[in-house]
Amino acid sequence: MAYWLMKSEPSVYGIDDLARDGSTDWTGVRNYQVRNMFRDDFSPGDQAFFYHSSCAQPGIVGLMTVAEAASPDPEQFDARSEYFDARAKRDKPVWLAPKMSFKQKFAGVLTLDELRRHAELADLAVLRRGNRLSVMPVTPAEWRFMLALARKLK
DNA sequence: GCCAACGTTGGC
DNA sequence: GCCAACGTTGGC
Repeated sequence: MAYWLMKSEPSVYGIDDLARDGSTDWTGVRNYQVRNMFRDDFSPGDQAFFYHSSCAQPGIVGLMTVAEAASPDPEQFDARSEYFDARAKRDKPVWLAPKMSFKQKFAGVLTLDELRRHAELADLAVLRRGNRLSVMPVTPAEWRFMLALARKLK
């Protein structure tokens, strides 16, 4: 089982949306590195941090699990979608989306500031300069440490 | 709204 | 296949 951190802008789709929906297809990813992670590394049962980006308080706001392995992202076929990709065909999809289920919303935000404060997280992918991927791996040790931080949130 | 970082595009 | 120009991300 693997651990992940997945970014989303709360103004587009935030933790409260996922809590309401119960589960969602993680659509709209148009980056090949992330596509390949979805394809090769995402398995049902994997756990993920839900990270709010491009907002007043960037940080981790809750937990999700991978409910279903990645399948073709339907928005790539929809000419009206902003995620439409003319190169994608039904029998030859380009983009994938895993199904994620809501697990938990934290009592507060485990902020980027707070994450940077801990030597244990020095190698955390999301803290590395210039890393703009919307999905990044988290090691088991990092996961445990960050969960402990999250439990202290008020 | 700025800008660093890096991915993508397209001319050659 | 190189690489400059352009686009996007996302914190600040």
